[in-house]
Amino acid sequence: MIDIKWIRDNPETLDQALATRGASPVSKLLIELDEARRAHVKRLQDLQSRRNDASKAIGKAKGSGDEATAQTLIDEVATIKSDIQAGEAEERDLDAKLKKLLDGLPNVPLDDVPVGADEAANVEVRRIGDKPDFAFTPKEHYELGEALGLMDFDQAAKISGSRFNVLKGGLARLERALGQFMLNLHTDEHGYEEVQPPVLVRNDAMYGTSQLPKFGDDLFIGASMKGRAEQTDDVLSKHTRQADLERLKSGEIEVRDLVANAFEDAPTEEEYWLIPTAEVPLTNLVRESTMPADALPKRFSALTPCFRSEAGSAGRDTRGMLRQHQFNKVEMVSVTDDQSSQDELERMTGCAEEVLKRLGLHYRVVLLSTGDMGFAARKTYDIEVWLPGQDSFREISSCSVCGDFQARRMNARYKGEGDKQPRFVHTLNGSGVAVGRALIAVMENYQNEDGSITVPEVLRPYMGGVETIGGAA
RNA sequence: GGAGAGGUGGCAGAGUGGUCGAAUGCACCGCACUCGAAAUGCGGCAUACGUUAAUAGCGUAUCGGGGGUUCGAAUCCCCCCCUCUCCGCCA
Repeated sequence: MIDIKWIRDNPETLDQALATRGASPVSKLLIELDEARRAHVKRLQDLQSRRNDASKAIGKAKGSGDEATAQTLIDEVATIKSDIQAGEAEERDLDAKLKKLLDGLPNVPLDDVPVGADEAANVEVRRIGDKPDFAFTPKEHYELGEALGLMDFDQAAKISGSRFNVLKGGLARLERALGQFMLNLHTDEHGYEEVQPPVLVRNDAMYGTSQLPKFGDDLFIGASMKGRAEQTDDVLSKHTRQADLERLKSGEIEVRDLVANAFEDAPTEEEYWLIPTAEVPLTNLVRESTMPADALPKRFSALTPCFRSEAGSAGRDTRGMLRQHQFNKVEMVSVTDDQSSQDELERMTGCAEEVLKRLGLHYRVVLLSTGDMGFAARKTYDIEVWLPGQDSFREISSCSVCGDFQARRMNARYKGEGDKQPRFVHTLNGSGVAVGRALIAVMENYQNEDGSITVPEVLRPYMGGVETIGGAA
């Protein structure tokens, strides 16, 4: 959420920022709407003020037994009443319109973010390590996994459909080892507090980190605490359109049209959602609170499953487990004051990089361009790991600073010693790192000619000392 | 799933239609008293929005959230959310 007051003062800056993200200018419309809203609020408040004065006078008059004066005043206020009610309705309407527009605005990129339409404008910042040398042609992770009999997409498809996988034996354990290793690193050495958050969250939490309202349809799987039948019942009883009942009788529409319309009208406010990333529950830990400045920075880390519908990526990365509906990820979230967030982004990216360094994986850090960044981000580093089987770099982590964008939506603030007014915190999130993709990276980089996989040194304590998965048995 | 209780300022806790944005106590801040402190006394102490140079004044709204009744709602009505207790079920 961008501050409307800031927009009033910086309309050109906003429109320029939107342009870099490929969006049309809206500042003129926003400011007009805001001015109309404020003018309306002023009028309404004047009316309310008059009503309040009169009502108090009525109380006084009645108290002193002066019924005639009271009645005169009552008649006077009665005429104001309908104006106020209409005015309140209009205020709600104007508020909703403005909020809807503001909710749709992405964050303003920082000045040092490269301007560009898409990933072609991204800038490689650094490259760490070297591509491993293979005396043979390295295989892709799913070839290795399936040959080992420890990765089964057919079974997963029978149970859950496409974009799921089943890991077994050594690979299942390797995946678990990776998650444990990462979480331990961040909690033991990087100062993050370990958290086990809910993975099913409310609408408000999704709004706070700005997955909603804009990206609900495309990205996330919704859930309801109610059974399907009860839910349908509920929607139909509350939201069936009266006109549809008539049209149904006359055969103009069918039952399914009526149902579809009812669902269209039903609000989704109190739905539950499966998190697409632990960023959502971790960031929302500070929602609706004001904390002392010396409590900052707060750093949280969690290992959770993540759920994504991948609605917009049909046909991409369909083979293997690179892009799944469900995967595990270690997430880092930092909450800082308004001065430290940019430094914190560098620090956080370093924490994610440390995971790959210790795993001995080759990677590069990329600064995303304005057109490639996420909605809430002001600046984002992607970390791309080298996958020899694919012969390419693939994203394994994404670290973003969001400024006060999410804090405004969550109403998360802090107050310094001398501050009279609380300020919004700054929030950051980053993967540290995606566990499923780390498994792919380890498999492909540590593969041997016989199809076995050497376990990286740092993971062996988590593997019961196992040094190799599969192969020479 | 069944039955019940409850959500009021940082905390505790009054307030069932009219000068209530809200008694009182605690906490906190300032001042007085004191060599200093404690105790005591006096005063102050919510948030958001609008207006404004102002985090000054003024106005409006806010007693879990939203709607309604009324000239007037913390108080009455409706819907929703949350918390707690007991029983049942369950990892």
